[in-house]
Amino acid sequence: MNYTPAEIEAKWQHTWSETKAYEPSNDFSRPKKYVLSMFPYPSGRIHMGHVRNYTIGDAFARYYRQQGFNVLHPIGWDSFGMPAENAAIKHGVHPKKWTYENIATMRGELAGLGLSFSEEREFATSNPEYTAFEQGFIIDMFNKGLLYRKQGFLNWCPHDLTVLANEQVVDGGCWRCGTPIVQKEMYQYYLKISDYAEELLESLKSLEGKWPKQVLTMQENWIGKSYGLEFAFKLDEESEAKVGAVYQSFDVFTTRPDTIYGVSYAALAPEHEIVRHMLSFGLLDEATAHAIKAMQRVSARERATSPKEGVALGISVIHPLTGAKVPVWVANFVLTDYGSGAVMAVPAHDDRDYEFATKYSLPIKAVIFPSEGELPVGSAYTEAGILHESAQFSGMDNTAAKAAIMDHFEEHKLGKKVINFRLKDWGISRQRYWGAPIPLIHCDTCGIVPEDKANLPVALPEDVVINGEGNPLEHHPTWKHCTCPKCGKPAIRETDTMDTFIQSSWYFLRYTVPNTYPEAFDPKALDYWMGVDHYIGGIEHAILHLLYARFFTKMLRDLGYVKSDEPFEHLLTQGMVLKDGAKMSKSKGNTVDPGELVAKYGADTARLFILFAAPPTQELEWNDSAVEGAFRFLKRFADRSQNVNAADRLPNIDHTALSKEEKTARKKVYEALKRSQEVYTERHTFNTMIAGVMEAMNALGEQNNRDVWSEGYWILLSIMEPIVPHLCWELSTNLFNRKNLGPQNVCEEVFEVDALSLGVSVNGKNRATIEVGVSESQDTIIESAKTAVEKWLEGKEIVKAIVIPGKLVNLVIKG
RNA sequence: GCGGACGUGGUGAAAUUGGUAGACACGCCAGACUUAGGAUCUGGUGCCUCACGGUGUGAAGGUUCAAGUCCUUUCGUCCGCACCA
Repeated sequence: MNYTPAEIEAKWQHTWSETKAYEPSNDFSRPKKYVLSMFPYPSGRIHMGHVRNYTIGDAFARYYRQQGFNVLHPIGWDSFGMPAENAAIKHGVHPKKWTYENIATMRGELAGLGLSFSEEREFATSNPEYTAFEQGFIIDMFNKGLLYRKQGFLNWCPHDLTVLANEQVVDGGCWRCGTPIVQKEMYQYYLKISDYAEELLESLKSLEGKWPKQVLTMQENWIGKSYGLEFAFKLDEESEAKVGAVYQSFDVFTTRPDTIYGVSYAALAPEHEIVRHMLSFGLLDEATAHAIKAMQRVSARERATSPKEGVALGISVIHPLTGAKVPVWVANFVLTDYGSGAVMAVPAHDDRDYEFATKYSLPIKAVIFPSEGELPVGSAYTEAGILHESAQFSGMDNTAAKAAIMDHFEEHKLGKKVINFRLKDWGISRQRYWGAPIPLIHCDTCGIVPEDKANLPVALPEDVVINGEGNPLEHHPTWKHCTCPKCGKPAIRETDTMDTFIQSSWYFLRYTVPNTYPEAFDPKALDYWMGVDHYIGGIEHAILHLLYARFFTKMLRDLGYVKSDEPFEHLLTQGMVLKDGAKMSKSKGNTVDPGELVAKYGADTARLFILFAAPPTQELEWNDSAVEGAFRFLKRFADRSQNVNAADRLPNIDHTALSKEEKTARKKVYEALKRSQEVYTERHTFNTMIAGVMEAMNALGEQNNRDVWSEGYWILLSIMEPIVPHLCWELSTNLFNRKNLGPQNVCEEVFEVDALSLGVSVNGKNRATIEVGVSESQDTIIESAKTAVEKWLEGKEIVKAIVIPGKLVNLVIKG
């Protein structure tokens, strides 16, 4: 048969679409699989990363369909975001037009790959209905106190003129444009992800073995739970008088209460409220004030790499246990937004405190000593040890002391055990046009009031000026003027839009109904389809998207929309596609255009290559001649189908009557089938599965029994259909009326052999191979092994002979 | 600094529980058919050696009849977090 991919692929893609072959069924009594590849941002054209992502997902979806599952395999568009606005600034094209044209282009490109997506469930997150549902959730969250507004120091990108979440700051720069972030104090809205920190951490355990370990660890570290003691340092009388009696104390947090008798100073962040108070009331001398202001101007990121510096505030606090006076300093290494922005400093047992104390000649008092050996000289001792000079706790092991000291604080109401998280609330305000408006209204009388749900969506105006200066919604002449839903007086709409990560935090829930469904969800459909059985996407989403999506699922559960605790059952993180050892990118000029590849070889070749070149989780190095090789295999596969007898069923084969080559061919075919079953369900190493099919093809070529060929194609077409669907549908239709595209049984008789090949090794080194009958006795096997390796045994004594049935014989010799 | 992943031919990679290392493919070499081939088919291909044979999974030790696989130490690469008290 002549292999003409362009013709075959167009034909089948048309048929699949016409017959709605890939729409999920509404029969919820059937077993289901929800297979989802992360949806794309409509940037313009698809790239190889997309091809890999969607090919992997499609393989799962098609496999489960063959196995009789009701499969949901949707696609959509993460279509709000900055590039649309940037295009508007640069080329004057409206973000909406730009976005929807890109979607049309990319939809066509994906269709050309023969991906088995549901068409009735496709949507773009910038569609007004989607915005309406989302704004409904946001209002619920606001009413429940999960969304709040506060002023704070925020990551501000001076290039994109917007706020970024901590998760979106990469190496101190904007995750999109790389511009260094500056700190800016302003109002914005936050989602209380910190309320869910404990659960987000705890339920990571339920994902063990189903999500890559690396992702679980990254999320765990990001959430960053730590146990410790929180207590108040009281200002002494003189200091209290100095700050005008406005403050009597400040809180500190420590994970090392065992070192508390070694405290020699306390340190405040430059932004600490006491520091700010003293600055604004002129309670500090000029040099000190100047030094603190200089520290405040340095971004958090820069501080992390700057040398430690600080300045004494001229006030003191009282040590809660010893009553000693402890000087208070301002230090650039104290983080404003972790704990209370203040620490107790124990230079003898903390590296940072040590460095600082050394620089400013502050006392260093060791209170924990190693049980063996000496304290180190010239550095802090941070290991375990025995307490000294620590009142009643002296002599205790430091772990025991930690607990005892915390108990002591609690008993005497001096402080309490607390848990601190690194995870901060999620700031969701963006000063952009092309996003979902935050559905809140500012009323002079009523304060912040949510929009009436009946008025949703709060849609974007289309007539806007987008020139890169400020927020277009803010500058629109009429849009922001409205009436207060509560009191009816004139009011102002919030002009900030939501972080686009909000849209991707729940899109997978919306897919559970067709895109025309009038409500956000159908509870029955949601229960049936969730969670996503296989979620496939890039490792770059290990924290951002995957953490937010988990958070949203839990929030929507608590708001009564969803029953799931976790959205994604199994996560597969695909590796990057590289060329010349580097990630494909336009700026490096090392891209391969999927469109050209499909035009030259067809979608099946592209899909086969991308799954064969490496396991999905590994990086994939592009190789043009290996693509050629994939194409040649498909040509051969098409061509040799002429050895098959067309039929509606598997041929009956008398295995015992077959030649050795025929038997081997059958065995290879069923080995490939066995492997494919493991690969789809457990290992996901499509490369080894394809290798198995190639081996089977090679073995079939060694014989010319048409029944063996027919059986081989029946099975191999079924295995390969998820990988190279067009060719497999073409051949299966012509040869087997497609009766072969379904679950396959392994024919066990082909694995029954009458002779085994055993390796013979001497002292563990492989020396020869022998053929033995299956029922041969151990002694006989050892005898033939000895004969086979005679020359290595000469003059030696055999101490031991080990027979591993079906594998090898090892002779242990001496002398 | 902390955490994670990984190191196997010229290349991408196999080897699921310790059991014949390098399957499958790319590349390369030789041959066949061809006016021609970057098409197709056949054979070969870890390294050293004419060969017998030796040697080989980053390195060094160890456990074992047997180690790519387990343990210890070490080197290197990549990724994430990074003054989190």
